[in-house]
Amino acid sequence: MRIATWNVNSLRSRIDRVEAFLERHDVDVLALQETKARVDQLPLMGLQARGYEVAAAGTSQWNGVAIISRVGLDEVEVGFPGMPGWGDPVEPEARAIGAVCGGVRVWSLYVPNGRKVDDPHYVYKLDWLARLREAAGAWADTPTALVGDWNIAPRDEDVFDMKQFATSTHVTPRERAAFQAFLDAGWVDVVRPHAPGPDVYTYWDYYRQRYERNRGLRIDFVVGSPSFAERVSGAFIDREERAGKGASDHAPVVVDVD
DNA sequence: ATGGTAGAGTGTCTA
Repeated sequence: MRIATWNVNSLRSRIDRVEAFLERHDVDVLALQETKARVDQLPLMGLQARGYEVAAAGTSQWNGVAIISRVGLDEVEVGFPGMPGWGDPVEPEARAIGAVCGGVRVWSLYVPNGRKVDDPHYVYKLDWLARLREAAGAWADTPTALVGDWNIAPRDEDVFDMKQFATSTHVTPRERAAFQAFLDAGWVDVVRPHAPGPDVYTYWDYYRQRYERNRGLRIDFVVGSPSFAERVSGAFIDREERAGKGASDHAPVVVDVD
């Protein structure tokens, strides 16, 4: 079974690329972030014609998550138990969706960006991650993958230039500790062993031709429970998908599970 | 400090 995650930055504007990606890599389950579409706006026809089911949550403009699967889409949950909101009643629904696909529980996650270190959204991000880790304790003994845009670059090697991030979010000790807490609890970054680098970036800002100059970040991850991780036979980052006109600013990450 | 690009949708907001 092949599982992928992709911050697509608008599903409607990139549906042709999504369908081509699914076919090109023979993907069974695709977790999407930043879909920027209400459920009633989803472009479903081409996906359904290819045999996929879709579960989604989100608004027309911000955030939004979805799971596309052709190996079953069961026990769909919008939001995880204890997930904090941000005042807007829609917000909790736009950052996490889970489902059982082919016997594996997949969570498509869009971790809060944090904006600035002195912004309330930064505290919200840390709180959100702490609550996710608490909830993840209940899933750790089953084959589970926490996939998506974590908005954290856990190591210096995941950043094109640490000096440029001296005062930025995504690399602060508290964010990195929040990510490390999952690893300490037995969760596994299942992609890194199969992507030896140095090209491990998954995101390149649209500004300043960052992709063309390969000045990116690694912030998209597949984090597996132990029983998921031991079944992973391969993984790669589809950096070519970031190339050319009409690309998302993130590349898809693909994992094979036996 | 600011700006640069892209996507939502026409006002800016978010990343």
